[in-house]
Amino acid sequence: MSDPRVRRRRPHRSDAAAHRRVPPTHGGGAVNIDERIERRLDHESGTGVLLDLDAVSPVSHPESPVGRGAAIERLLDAFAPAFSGSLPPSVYVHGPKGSGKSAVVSALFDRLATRSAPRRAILTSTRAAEPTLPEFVYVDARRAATRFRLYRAVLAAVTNEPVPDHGVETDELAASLRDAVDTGPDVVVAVDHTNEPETPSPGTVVDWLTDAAGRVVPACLGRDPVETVDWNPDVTVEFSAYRRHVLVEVLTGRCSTGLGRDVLTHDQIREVVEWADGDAHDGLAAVAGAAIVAERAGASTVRPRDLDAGIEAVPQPGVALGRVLGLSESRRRLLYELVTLSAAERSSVSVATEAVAARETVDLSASTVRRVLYELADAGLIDRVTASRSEGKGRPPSRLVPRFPILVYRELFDRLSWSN
DNA sequence: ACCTGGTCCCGGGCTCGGTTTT
DNA sequence: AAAACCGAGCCCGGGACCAGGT
Repeated sequence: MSDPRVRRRRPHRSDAAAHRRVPPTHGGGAVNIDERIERRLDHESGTGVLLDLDAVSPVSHPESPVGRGAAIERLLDAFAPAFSGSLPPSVYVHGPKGSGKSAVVSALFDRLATRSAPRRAILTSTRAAEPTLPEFVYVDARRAATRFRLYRAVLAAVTNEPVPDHGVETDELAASLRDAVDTGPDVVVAVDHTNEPETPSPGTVVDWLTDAAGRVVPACLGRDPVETVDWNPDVTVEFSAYRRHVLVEVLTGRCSTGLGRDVLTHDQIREVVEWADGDAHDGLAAVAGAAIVAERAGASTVRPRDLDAGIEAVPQPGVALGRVLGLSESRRRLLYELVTLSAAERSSVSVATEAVAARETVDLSASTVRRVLYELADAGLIDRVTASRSEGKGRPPSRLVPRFPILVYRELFDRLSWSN
């Protein structure tokens, strides 16, 4: 391995398919005029309702989150030792869905990463002089759910060298990671979305990380309260659901960049907020869905029925859109086909299996489609509603109901596969 | 008893980096 | 230098078996 000290990371975005940052909004100020023009050009064919899907999508986070100052302060308190050159404590961040955990931590780590030592060649003489800030890495466990992928993600963030995604054994990646950490500054790794059905628990994540390298500080995020989790962090930061007026502020800000002027009234935003009950994910999904419907219908604003449709397409309780997008290509494809089926075709697992497997875009065998549908149902992404009364013999079938925001998912999937 | 829906598991094959042989 | 080979993780396919209904 060639000297790892000189070539170090800098501008990188770990997963291209993932989240895009939304620039700050200062209602109509001089900021980002170019961006605003770009959006108009991009969608000159549309009706100008939905200008920027990312800006109102629940899976992208703003550069500066609104209304979470206190939480940011508490996180900075926790990481304070890092600013004076010592190892910060491990942190567990928890709170309900849509309370801003990912938004805050990913934005914070993004900012901190730009300040951490640019991994320049470290000369031993200057090393003691200026305390080097540790490297701050944010990883989404949904995209790094195995040991192999976690190491890969961290390594990719910390190195400039290409990291293999196949054909290497896990321990070898661990060794390279240890190497990279030993020769550079300490690393604080935030692992988001732990303890979901398809995601490891904080305890295993921490084991994996500490197995690989010593000077790595874990920061895990999850919904479950500390007491119920298999790990004892040094510090705990709790998020609570957004208060109504804060969520209004959040949505208003996002709409001002994502939607056309006066497309959504203040009262409509209030309506969404009432319904969303403190969950920013659901609120954004509903707004985005409403805008999608209005745009498709050729309307110039979001009409009441569009808003209803947008809200109705977000199941409550439901799963976060990010969980769907974190699935493998074939599963996303399968779910896409599923939501485009007619109600009749979704009336039983076997019928849905047939219909999905018959689509040209699906190259899985019927048997696999069936198995995967059951898996997805087990993971909570789909509900199986058993028919109350059964006609015919045998066990009664169950109809399949998606538990994620359908409209936004379809739109994102369409755009992604269209732009390839 | 019989039938269909639902759960669980694992062998095999695919793709691709790394290694050895030609 | 090229080609053949090996072995890693991961995904697909399928089947054995269990559950819940007439």
